[in-house]
Amino acid sequence: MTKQKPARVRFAPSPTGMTHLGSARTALYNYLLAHQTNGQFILRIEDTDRKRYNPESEIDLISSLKWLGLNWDEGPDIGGPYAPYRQSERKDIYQSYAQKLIDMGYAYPCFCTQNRLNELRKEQQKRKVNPKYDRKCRDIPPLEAAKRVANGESHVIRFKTPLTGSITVHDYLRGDITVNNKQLDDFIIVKSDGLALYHLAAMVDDHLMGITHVFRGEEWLSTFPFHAHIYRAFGWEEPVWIHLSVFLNPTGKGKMSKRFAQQMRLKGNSIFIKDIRKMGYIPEGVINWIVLMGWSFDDKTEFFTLNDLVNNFSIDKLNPSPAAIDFKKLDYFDGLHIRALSKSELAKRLKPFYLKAGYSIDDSVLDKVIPLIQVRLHTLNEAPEISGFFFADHVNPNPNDLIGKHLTIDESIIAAHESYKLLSDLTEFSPSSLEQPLRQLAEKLGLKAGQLFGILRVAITGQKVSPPLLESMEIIGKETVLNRITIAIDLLKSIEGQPNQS
RNA sequence: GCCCCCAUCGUCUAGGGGACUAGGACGUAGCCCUUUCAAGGCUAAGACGGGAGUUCGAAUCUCCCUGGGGGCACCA
Repeated sequence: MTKQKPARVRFAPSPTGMTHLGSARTALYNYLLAHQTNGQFILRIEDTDRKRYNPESEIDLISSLKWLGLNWDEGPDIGGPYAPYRQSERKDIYQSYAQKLIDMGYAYPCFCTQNRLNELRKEQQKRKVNPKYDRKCRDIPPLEAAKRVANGESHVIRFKTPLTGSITVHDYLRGDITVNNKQLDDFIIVKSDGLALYHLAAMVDDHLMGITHVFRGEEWLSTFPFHAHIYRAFGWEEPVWIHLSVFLNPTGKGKMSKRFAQQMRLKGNSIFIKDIRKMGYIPEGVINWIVLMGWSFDDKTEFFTLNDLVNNFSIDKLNPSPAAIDFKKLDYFDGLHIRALSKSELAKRLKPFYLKAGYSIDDSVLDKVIPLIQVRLHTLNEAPEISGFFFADHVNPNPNDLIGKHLTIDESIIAAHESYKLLSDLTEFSPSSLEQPLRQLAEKLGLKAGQLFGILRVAITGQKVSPPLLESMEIIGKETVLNRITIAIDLLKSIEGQPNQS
């Protein structure tokens, strides 16, 4: 790999909601670039909007990123050479830079009330013209404006966007983008409460913190020229701008929205990391899944660990077109990574999920169960469902399921009974010692092995679908196996003569 | 309405003028393996949105159209 200069990158979410797939992927790309260039990954909280601030979301953010393994080198919790990393604590910095802009003639105080602005916008929308500030305060003589500010008159600060000409900005994935300045508004950069808006705050921070690459969502593309204006007004060197595509609904129609996110949850899927974790997906699977939505390595390789990605990631292979979320693929990747886990690691991760499902776990039993279920799992949540019977005191088969395929109840009872007799005579209880006798019994009864195994499977595991039967029997042990068969025979007898038999 | 971005199988994508009868993966279907379910193996169906150019040659370059997406806040 070619030696790259260390990148300083930042993930800068605003704490207004739960961390979702889109932000996780942005954070991931940041992390990867930082690590492969031996640079720094910075976490910065963009909480300049007090009204939308949600303290829970910051907690959620930290736990989500940590769970994914995307640790940062500088951030609000651990500090760093450019602290503070929370924008609400950097108010004075932004103010001084806003003042510089005013002094240089690139910005001006605006005394228009919000009321007037709303009216203006309404009127413009009615006339079907582009809603924009009419620049009423732009030409107030600076001295007069300064006086009014000094007098404490409520005001915001706006950027004085050039009225003519055009600006060309460069996005790494899309190349040059040229926009006429007259399309641009005189954006507000400092609110009347004195706090800077993203437009100013993020630019100042990115510059001050030495950010070399900015990953952000495509939704910033339209204000991109404006941000470049700010950089250029200050004469700062611009970072590499990389606007990432948005995530689309699984249907491919429309952006992933709050409304759709709710619908997803109803269907048992979620775009929120917190939910995904709860559903039993493992971070390795999630990482592998999201990294491929908008990035690829080549035409074949698709399995990646975080470490693989650090070595192989490249911003050159990023794809600017939007991607639809495919949850089926998450199951696939998660299964892949579950299978890649060591037995002991899987056991460790599985335990809380059994506990949550109400099972108490015997570690030595769990160790024996793991090899049977590892290949069958897509999420950790599935483990209690398919293998809870190993840890349960009783199983509760549906009596009708105990009836062998194409058999009557009587025939099923006989089969179960004969099995009981056979098994109780065995001293060794292992797959190899069980297999031949059971197959011979099936033959003797005129049954296919599958018919007999089916009856025993339901009797012993309580399920029609289970891990391999003989291996399961070994783990469960002779005594419990015989008990469960006895109960199954009783169950079969209880439905004998009832109309509902199949 | 105005501005901007995007465009290969249903989905994620490879492809950056000839190596393309367009490759891989998920999903789907079939077969194999098999005590169920998985996992695995094999096979199949499945795409360059349309139209003009440029070129000996275009999925690849240009333009137009269409479609999709994003933005137009004292939100980020």
